[in-house]
Amino acid sequence: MVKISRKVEYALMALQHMRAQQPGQVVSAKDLCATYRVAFPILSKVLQNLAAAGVLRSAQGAHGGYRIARPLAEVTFGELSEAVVGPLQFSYCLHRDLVRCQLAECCNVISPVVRLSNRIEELFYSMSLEELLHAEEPREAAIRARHNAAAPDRAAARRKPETAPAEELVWK
Amino acid sequence: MVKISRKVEYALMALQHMRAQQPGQVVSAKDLCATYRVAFPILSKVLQNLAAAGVLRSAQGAHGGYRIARPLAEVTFGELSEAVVGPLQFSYCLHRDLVRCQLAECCNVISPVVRLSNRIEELFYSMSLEELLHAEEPREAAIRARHNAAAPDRAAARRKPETAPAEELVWK
DNA sequence: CTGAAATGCGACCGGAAAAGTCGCATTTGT
DNA sequence: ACAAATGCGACTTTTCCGGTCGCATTTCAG
Repeated sequence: MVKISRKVEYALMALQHMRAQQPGQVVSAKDLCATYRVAFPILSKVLQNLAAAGVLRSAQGAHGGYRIARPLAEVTFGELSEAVVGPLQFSYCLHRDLVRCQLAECCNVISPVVRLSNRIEELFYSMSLEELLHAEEPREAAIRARHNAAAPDRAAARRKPETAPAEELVWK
Repeated sequence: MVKISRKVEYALMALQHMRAQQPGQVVSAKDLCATYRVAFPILSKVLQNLAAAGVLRSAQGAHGGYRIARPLAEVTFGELSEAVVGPLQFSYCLHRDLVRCQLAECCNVISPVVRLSNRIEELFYSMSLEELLHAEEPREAAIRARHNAAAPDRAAARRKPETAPAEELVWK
C-alpha cells in the first residue's frame, strides 16, 4: 500500500500553523505539541528535519523556536518529504544500498518501475507547499466538517462505478 | 516513505511477460515463477488478484493459466494497485475503518492531505499499463544495462543541485 | 554565573503491516 | 481416475515506522 507517512502529516500541520503566524514570530515545538496533541519527541524531530532542510529556521535557547525560512511557494512537497522521511525510494529495485536486485538477471520491469517512480517524483516536486496549504475554500470547509462522520468509500465507488458515483465528486 | 509494494512489481512483471505472448496464449503461474525466480504462493496470489479484478482471465485445470483479459491501454495503474494491495489509502486521516482520527479536534491538515491524496490518486488513475509497459526505447535499454551498477544518487543530487546535476538527466 | 528553556541528536523499543509459507479444496483436460 | 492447474484462507516471519528515552548544546534572563 502506498501511504503518506505520518511524519509528513505532522510537517504539514506544523507548516500550516506557522503560515498563520506574524512574520518573524517563532513557535516552539512545545507549543505545537500542546495545540495539536502530538508527542513532543516525534514532532521535535520532524521540525529539526525541516530546519536542517532549510524549510524552517530554528532559534535555540530560551524563547527559541521555529519559523518559516523560505516562502512556501518555493518549497515543493518533494523537498518536504525527503527532509522528513529520507530520500524518495519508491521501489525496491531502486534502492541504492542494495548491491544487486534479487531479480536482476531475469528482471523485465526495471524500466516500467523507473518510469513510474519518475512520474511520482515529478508530481511530488511539482506541488508547492503553498499550493497544498492555501486557505480553505468554503466547500473544503464543508468537507472537513464531514471528516470522521460517515465517510463514503471512494475507492469502492471507483471499483464499481455503477454504485453512487456522485459521492465522489464531493471530494474533488 | 512512499514505496511501491513488491506485489505491484510482481504484477507489472507478470503483465510485461504476458504482453509478449501470442494472443490467447495462457501462461501458468508455475512458468512465471520459474522464469523470474519468484516464490510460487506469492506470485500466485498476485495473479489471482489481477484475475479477480478483471485484468487477467484465468483458466483452471490442466494446461490452464492466465492471459490478459482487457487491453492494457484500458487498465490504469490505479486499478492494478488496488487489485493487488487493496484500496488506495494514502493517509492515516482518510482511513475508513478508523472511527475517529486521533487529531480530529485540532487537525488543521485534513484539506491539504485530501488535496495531496487526490493528486496522487489522479496520477495513478491517469497512467495506463500500456503506457507503463510499452517497449523499451534504446536509451532506456542503456539505463537498464546500468541498473545494479554504480547508480548515481538522484535524490542527493537534487537536494544539493550544485553537485553533479548532469547525472540526473541520464535517468529522465 | 547560574539556571531554565529551548533545540540537536543518536540509540533503542514495540507493534503493525507487508512479505512470504503452508495446506487443502476445486476445477479441468487427458 | 489422475495429474495439473487455479482458488483461497490461515499462519508465520520479517521489516520498518512511529514513538520513546536520554543527554548534550545553545541561549536568554536574572
